[in-house]
Amino acid sequence: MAVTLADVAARAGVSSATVSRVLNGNYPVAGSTRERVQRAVEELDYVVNGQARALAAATSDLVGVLVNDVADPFFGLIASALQSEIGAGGSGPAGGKLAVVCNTGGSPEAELTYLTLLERQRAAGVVLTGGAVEDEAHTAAVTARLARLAASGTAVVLCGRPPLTFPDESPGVTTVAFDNRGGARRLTEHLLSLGHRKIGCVTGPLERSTTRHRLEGHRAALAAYGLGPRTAAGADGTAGGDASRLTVHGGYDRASGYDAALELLRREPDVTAIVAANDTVALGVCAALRDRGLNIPGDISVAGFDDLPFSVDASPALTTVRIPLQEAGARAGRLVMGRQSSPPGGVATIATELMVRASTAPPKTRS
Amino acid sequence: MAVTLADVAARAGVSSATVSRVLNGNYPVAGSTRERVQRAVEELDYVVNGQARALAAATSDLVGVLVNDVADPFFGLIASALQSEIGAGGSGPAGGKLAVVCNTGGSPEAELTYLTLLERQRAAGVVLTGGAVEDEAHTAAVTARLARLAASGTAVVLCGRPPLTFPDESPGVTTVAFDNRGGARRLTEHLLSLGHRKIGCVTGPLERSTTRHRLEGHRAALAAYGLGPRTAAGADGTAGGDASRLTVHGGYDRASGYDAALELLRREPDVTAIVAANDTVALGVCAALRDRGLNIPGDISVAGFDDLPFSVDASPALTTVRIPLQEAGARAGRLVMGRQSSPPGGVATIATELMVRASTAPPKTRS
DNA sequence: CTGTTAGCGCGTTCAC
DNA sequence: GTGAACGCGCTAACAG
Repeated sequence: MAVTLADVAARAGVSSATVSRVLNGNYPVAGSTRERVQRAVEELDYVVNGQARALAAATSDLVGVLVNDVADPFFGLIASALQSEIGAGGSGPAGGKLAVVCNTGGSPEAELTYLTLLERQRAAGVVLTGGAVEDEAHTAAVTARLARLAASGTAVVLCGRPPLTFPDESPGVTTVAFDNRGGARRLTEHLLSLGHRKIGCVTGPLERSTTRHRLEGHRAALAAYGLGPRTAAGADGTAGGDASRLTVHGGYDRASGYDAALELLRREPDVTAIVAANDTVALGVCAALRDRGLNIPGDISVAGFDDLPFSVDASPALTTVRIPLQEAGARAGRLVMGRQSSPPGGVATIATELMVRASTAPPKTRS
Repeated sequence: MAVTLADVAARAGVSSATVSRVLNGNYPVAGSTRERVQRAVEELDYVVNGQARALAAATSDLVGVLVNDVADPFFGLIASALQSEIGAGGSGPAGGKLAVVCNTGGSPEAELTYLTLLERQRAAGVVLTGGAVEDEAHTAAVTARLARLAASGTAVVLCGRPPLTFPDESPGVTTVAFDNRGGARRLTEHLLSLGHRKIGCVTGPLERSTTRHRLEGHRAALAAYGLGPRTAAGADGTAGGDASRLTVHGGYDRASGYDAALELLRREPDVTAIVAANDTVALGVCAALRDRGLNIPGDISVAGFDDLPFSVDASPALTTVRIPLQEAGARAGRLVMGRQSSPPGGVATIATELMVRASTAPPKTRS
C-alpha cells in the first residue's frame, strides 16, 4: 500500500541504503545520485516510516508533556511555549519533535498510565508539569518510573513541580520549579501592609504540592506579623487557629472559588481580604462577593495567583502573582531537547512577581 | 539496555511468540504458561516497544490533533474532551491512544509540516480543529494530504472547520462543523431587536473560514433589517457601505479587540453596540471602552462568541454565542476512533446557542 | 562514493 | 497449545 524505501530505490536505480543516506544527509553522496533519488522521492510522494526509523536507529520523535488540565490556560501557556521550542529546529537530530500532550486530569493513576505509554513509545523526553500529588506511594512510583526512563536515555524534566529525590545518584532529571512560596508570601505581605488582618485563604486541592507551598508562604507572612495560629491545634491546619478557620480548600476551578467565598463569609463575616488558589478561583470568589452585594475592593479585597492573561481584564483588574509560564515552558523545552545545560544542582527556580492591580485596597474603616 | 520480549521468554522458559500471545491476549494460551510469563514480565519490568509493535502489526497508538493555539481555552476545551475520549478504553485495540497535540499557530506551513510528521508516524488518526485558512493553494495542499492519509488508513476528522470537497469519491473524511453563521445571525438579530442600528463588528483574521462565516451571519441579519451595504462597492466588504465601515479585522487575541474598539469609535463615535470575533476579543473591547469612560451596556453593548468559561465571570457578564466545544471534541474523538459511525453525508453540524447576559441592553436614547 | 548484509523488537504465519 | 521462521521498513556496519 504505502511507498517504501525500496520502492524509491528501485525507481532511482540505486540501493535502499543510498536512499537512506540521501534522506538523512549524514553521509557523502554524489550530486547526480542525490538528485535522482530526490526526484524519485517527489514522484512517488514518499514519506519515511517514523516507526521503522525509530526502531532501527533507536531514536524517537516524541516528547511527552503531562499536564493536569489542557483546558486550563496555565498549562496551555506552558505547553505552547514548550512545543514551539521542541517543534522548531527543522528536521535535524535536535529538532522537529512532536509534543504528546497528555491530560492527566490530576489523577495519579492517569499519570502513571501515561508514563507507561510514553515508555512504550521510547519517548525522547518527558516533561511533567504542574503541581504534584503528594502521596507517598505515588511519589515513590513516579520516582521509580522516571529513574528508569532517565536510565534508558529519555530526558526527564519537571516543570512547576518540586524536585524529586532519587535513591541513586542523580539520574539527570532536571527541574524548573516555581517560587510559589515566595510569591504567596509577598502577596499576603502586600495585604498585611495595606492594613488587612482578617485574610481569608481559598486554597487548591489539599494533596497538591503547589497548594502546600502557597499556603506555607501565606502563613509565613502571617506569622511574621504575629498572626500565626492561635492554638496548638491550629498548627496542623485542621482546627483551632484563625489561620485554619480562615482557610478553605477547594479545586482549581471557578466554582470552587465561588463556593469557598460563601463559606468564608459564613465562617467569618468580618473578613476583609481573600487570597485565592489561582486567578480562575479568584474570579469565582469575585462573582460570589458581587452576588452578595459586596464591592471589590471597597468592601473586600481579592487576589489571585499566576497572572493568566484574563486577569488584567477582570473588573476590577486582579492583583495577583505573576509566574512567567511561557519562559518556564520554553526553558523546559530546551532542557528536554538538551539544547540548554542543566542548572547547577539540577534545579532552576523561576522567580515570581507580585502584580498589584485594582482588586486590592486598604480595608474599609469601621464606621 | 532495555529488556525485550526475548528476555522475558528466556526468563519464563518459553518462546517469544508465546510471550507475545500472552501480552496481546488474542490467542489461546495455557493458564500455567500464562502465569509464568506474566510473572517474568513483572520481575523484569518489561514494557513493550511500541515502535516495534507498530512496525510489525502496522498499527499506531498516535492520534494527531492540530490546533491553532493550545493556550486558547477554545482549543483546550476541544482537545481535553477529545483526549479523554481516545485515551480511555483501556489498552484494547480501540483505546489507549496518545493524543499528539500540534500547535500550528494558525500558520498554513506549520499545518502541512505537522501533517507530514504525523504521516511519518503512520498516525491512527488526525483531527484538524478550528477555522481553516481559506487560501486556494493551501486548501488544495491540505486536501491532497488528507486524501492520502485517509487512503492509507488514517482516520481523518475535521472539527470546527468547514467540510472539504475531495476530487474522488468520499475518502471517509468526516466533519464536525459549528453553525457559526447561524449563531452570528441570531446574535446580531438580538442586538437589532433591542433597537441597535449602528453595530460595530470586530472580526478575526480575514483569511479564516470562521471569520467569514460569522461575518456572513452578521450581515445576513443586517440585510434582513434593511441595513445591508449602502453602495455597490460595499458588497465586497472593502469600501462604501456602513457594513464595511463598521467592520474591523483583527486577531483572536485581547489586544486586537482593544485596538479595534478604539478604531471603531474613531470611525463611528455613534456606534451603540459591538459584536466581537470571540469572547477573548470581546474582553479587549470592553477594556478599551472602559478606558474611554464608556459604560457597558449603558453607553454601548458588547457581545462575544464561543461562551468560554470566563465569559460568565466578566463584568458585566458577556452576552455571547455558546458552542458546545466539549461535546464537539468528544464527538470528534469518537469519530476518529471509529467508535461512532459517520453522520450522513459525512458532516455533522453542531448547533450554537445565543446566551443573553448583562453586556447587551437597548441603546441609550438620545437626550 | 555505493551496494550488501545484518539486525532493531515484535507479530504472525506455519508446522509440530 | 507451542516453537521456529519470516518479514515489517529502515539504519548501520561492513566491504568494495
